Amino acid sequence: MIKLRDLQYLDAIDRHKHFGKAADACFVSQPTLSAQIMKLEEQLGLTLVERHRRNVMLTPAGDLLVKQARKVLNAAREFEDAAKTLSDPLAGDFHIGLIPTLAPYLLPHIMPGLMQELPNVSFFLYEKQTKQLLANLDNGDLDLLILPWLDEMERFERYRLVEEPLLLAVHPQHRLAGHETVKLADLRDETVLTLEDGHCLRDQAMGYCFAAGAEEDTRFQATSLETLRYMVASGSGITLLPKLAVTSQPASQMIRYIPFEAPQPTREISVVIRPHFPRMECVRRVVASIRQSIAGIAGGDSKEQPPAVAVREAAE
Amino acid sequence: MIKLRDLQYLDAIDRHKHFGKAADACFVSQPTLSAQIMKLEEQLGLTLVERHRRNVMLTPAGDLLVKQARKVLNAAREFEDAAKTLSDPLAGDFHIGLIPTLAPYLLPHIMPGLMQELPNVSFFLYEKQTKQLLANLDNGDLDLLILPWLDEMERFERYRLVEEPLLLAVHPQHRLAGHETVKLADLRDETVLTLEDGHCLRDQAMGYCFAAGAEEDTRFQATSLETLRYMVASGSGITLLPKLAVTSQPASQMIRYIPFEAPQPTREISVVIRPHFPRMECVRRVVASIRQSIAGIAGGDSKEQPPAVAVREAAE
DNA sequence: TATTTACGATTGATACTATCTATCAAAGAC
DNA sequence: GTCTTTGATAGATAGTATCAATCGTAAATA
Repeated sequence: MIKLRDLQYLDAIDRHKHFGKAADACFVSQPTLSAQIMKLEEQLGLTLVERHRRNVMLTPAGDLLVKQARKVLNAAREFEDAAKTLSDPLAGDFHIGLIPTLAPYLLPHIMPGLMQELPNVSFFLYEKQTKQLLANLDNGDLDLLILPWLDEMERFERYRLVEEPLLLAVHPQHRLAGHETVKLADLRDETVLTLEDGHCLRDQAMGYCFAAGAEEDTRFQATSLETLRYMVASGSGITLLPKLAVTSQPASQMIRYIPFEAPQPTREISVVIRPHFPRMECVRRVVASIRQSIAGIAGGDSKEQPPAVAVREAAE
Repeated sequence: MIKLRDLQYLDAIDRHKHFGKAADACFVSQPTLSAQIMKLEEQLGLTLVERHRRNVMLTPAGDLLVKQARKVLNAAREFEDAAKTLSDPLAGDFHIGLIPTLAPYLLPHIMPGLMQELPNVSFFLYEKQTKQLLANLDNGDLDLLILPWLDEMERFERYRLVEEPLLLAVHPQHRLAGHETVKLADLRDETVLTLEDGHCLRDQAMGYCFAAGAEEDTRFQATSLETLRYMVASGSGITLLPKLAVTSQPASQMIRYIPFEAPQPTREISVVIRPHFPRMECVRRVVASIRQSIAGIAGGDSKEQPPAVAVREAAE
């Protein structure tokens, strides 16, 4: 029978394409890994690694087998997770993924509550774009995501957190700067600054703006929300910003943030997990804690949309 | 990191509910298995096994973990299978499942061809009912099934072999015994002998018979096709038998087998595998070999339905 | 061409541990 | 009581993963 250790070595080789680095990643010496890979190859009767002087690669066979190996390793990790959860349902590691346009503004609100509510859980936070987050959730590298819900996530399980409004950000000299509220129709013929490709906020904001007859500023795409904010402050254009990114900043002289009249453009921040995720007790506590932390912070005006309504229950 | 060997031990304990037998099944001594299970429990911080003097059982935690463990072991087995297939695509073990109403009549026709065509493959044959076969195909205990296709198998991949007609089996004194052919409508008000519950032939035959207005003999349910045949020979009733079970027998004075006029009652014998099964080259050869072996044997009358038509291609 | 660098393979010693045999202890069966 | 069954314990052993040190070779550099 094959050994899990060997599969880890194989996986590391593929990741690092380098015996020494792979060995470091596995916390063993290079000769150990070298010898074990050779034994594995002999045992399987296959050459798995192409050893060129400056370029270690997997053979086609190795490439196929490393995929299979990862399945085994994932299953083994799930076994260990399940065991840990059984021995203490409210302990262990918890890997949470968030999108970059949400993480820095949401985490300060929710992390203190989470760490207090679940003192025996170690939280690991990852900031990536939606597509990558979903891939990592799928393969088990992440346990839970916090991001705006999209229809393409239907195969996962969802817990709604809050419907976060998008606000219009304009320079004080802008023609709309004096308004208390704006309508989406007011965006007609405006030029909107956007984030670079891959950010879901870009897709959502552009969706609203195009529908309203606005245009994208194609000369420039920001790599982060903060850059975008500075661009607006410098008078380069207008944009839509999520409410959390606004309220978490001190009021600026250089930007006006204007709420939209109903129907507001929004993004629906949700917790997303794999179906049949075994650590549901943990998930429940995490969701409850987050909801408590953000109650009334990121939602719409409390008069129109009290948190009790905004925070609807999913399939619970 | 957990060891695969430990998971095998845990699995064996659950299967045998007995340390000694489990140890034998793992080809180790009982103290070895005993000690390793204890270490595993200590490592996980959980009690997995309830050790009563005369009754070893898994705890609820152990029960949950053994399921997880089997996933790991299955993934590991798939890894090894993949490796074996890569080192020689036409070698290795091949576990084939068939239903009891097909196996004894089909295997003599197809096994010689298979063993000649794939001399480096070891074939293991299993005779079980459809439900169990599908479960075993799912969990990897079986690689390939040969059985009549049912709609509920849609999630698997299918290769049609032959549309096997069902023949009417009657006692020579029966009112229909003299007919060259019969119609399904002729079965009206007849009492039909059937197999016991669980056989898919029972469900199929009964479906045709009920639709034609026949009734089931509820006093008796045969446990095998041969028993059923003897019941017909003894004049206890009539039944439907698949053509292969008829032609593989010497002609009997005590039974008349009568084909139906079109539309004949049939069952569609198919090869079924898991989607993305890695040993497709092997499967292709197996299917091709079987098709060649049974060409013209089990199909309908060659005038009406030549093999070239009966043996249609699936998603190939 | 000579020299250096990078990197995987080889070697030989060491420590760990899964395994074995032999034995024990407790609980039923009779 | 005596015997049988069955899981736990003890001590010895063999196999092997591991390490540190070294080697051999191909590519880069001069």
